Amino acid sequence: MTKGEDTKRMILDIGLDMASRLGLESVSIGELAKAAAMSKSGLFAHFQSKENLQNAILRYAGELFSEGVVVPALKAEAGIPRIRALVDNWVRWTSQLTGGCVFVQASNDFKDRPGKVRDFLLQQQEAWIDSLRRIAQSAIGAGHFRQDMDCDQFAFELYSLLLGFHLYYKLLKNDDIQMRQQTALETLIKRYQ
Amino acid sequence: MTKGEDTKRMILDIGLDMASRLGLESVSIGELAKAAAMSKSGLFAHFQSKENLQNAILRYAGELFSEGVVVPALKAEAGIPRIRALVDNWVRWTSQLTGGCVFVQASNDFKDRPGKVRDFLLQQQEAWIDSLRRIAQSAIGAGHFRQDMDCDQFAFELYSLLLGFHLYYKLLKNDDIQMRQQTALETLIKRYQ
DNA sequence: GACAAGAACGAACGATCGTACTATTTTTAC
DNA sequence: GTAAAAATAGTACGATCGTTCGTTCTTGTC
Repeated sequence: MTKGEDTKRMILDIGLDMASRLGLESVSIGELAKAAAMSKSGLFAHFQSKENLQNAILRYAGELFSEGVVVPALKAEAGIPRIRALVDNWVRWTSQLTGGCVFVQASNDFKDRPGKVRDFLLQQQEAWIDSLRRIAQSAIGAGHFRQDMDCDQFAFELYSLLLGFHLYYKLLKNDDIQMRQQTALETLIKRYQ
Repeated sequence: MTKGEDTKRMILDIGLDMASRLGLESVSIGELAKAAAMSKSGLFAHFQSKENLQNAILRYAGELFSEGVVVPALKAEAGIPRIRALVDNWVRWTSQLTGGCVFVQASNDFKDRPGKVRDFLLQQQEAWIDSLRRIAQSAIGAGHFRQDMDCDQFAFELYSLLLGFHLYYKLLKNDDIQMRQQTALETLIKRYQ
């Protein structure tokens, strides 16, 4: 890995952390440069524009998310175990971020800001929901879920749970919520068996 | 109502709309003044600081929320009808905002920004969750829900549904989601009967 | 070790940020 | 209708915003 790519990754690491705490829109180039201990112009040269920086942070987060949440879940046995793994991974991913989940965060920030950032976010969210849907589909295949179940409905209800967990955990600092979410998840799974 | 209070309300109306679209943190005094067709300093004089302005917007939103969502639901018959009314009102409240729900929005924005704004937000969210809990409690009283149910769990699951609805509706512009939410709500209610 | 390419820097740009002052205008009360 | 009070405007401040430019330093190649 060349020097430039190395620096870029370091910037994205710090940028992702800032974004998870303050929101993607609040990651200013000046502050980010300060945190990365380099000059504004030096940092800027890596991205050419603020919008590119925001996009790069989201893409970087997307890679980490895929590596840390989706891909490892696919290694679990298809069906209910895979669903549990996915949720566990998502919770772990969310917990290890200093602030909140960048995608949840940025989805709120950019829902009414047209541009490449929102486009990418939308695509990312659709892909995530599609993962949920497919994981339900594979649970049907494994004989764990009813043949006639509504996978979209399942995806919506599961994602809702995660969003609820996120708010309780990140804003309200409610430590019991992991158990409540677990309870709700088990009920959700049972309902579709 | 005096002239000053009149202007203040007009400012808050516009500010709330901006906050629901761009996020509370992105409501700048300059832009807000432009939208309200008055001078920056003239507007500023009403609030003395940006933090006060943010607080005022949230308090204003809180009043509208209370008037438009919570209070009218309490007029509905205790128990399941009241729960349905609350959800209907919440959905209507969310739909009529240009952007998203300011509280959902700002909860993400301010979760890691200590200060009066976050304090108020926290208090507001606790109060909302408490409303959900109490509405479940009254459903027990009305004989609609099981005596031994966990009201906190119910509140969490219901709020999660609303958050899921919010994301699907506001970011993904998914129009079918109202039906899915309705379906999930009915299942949720049945589970606690 | 010379040389080209890549990476980082420093200074400056116009714009906007939140805030502080002092006028000026408008509203309210007698 | 006039005087006090309240509301709005105007101007300016230091700081920071995203961005541009030319220069310097670092890196890898022959």
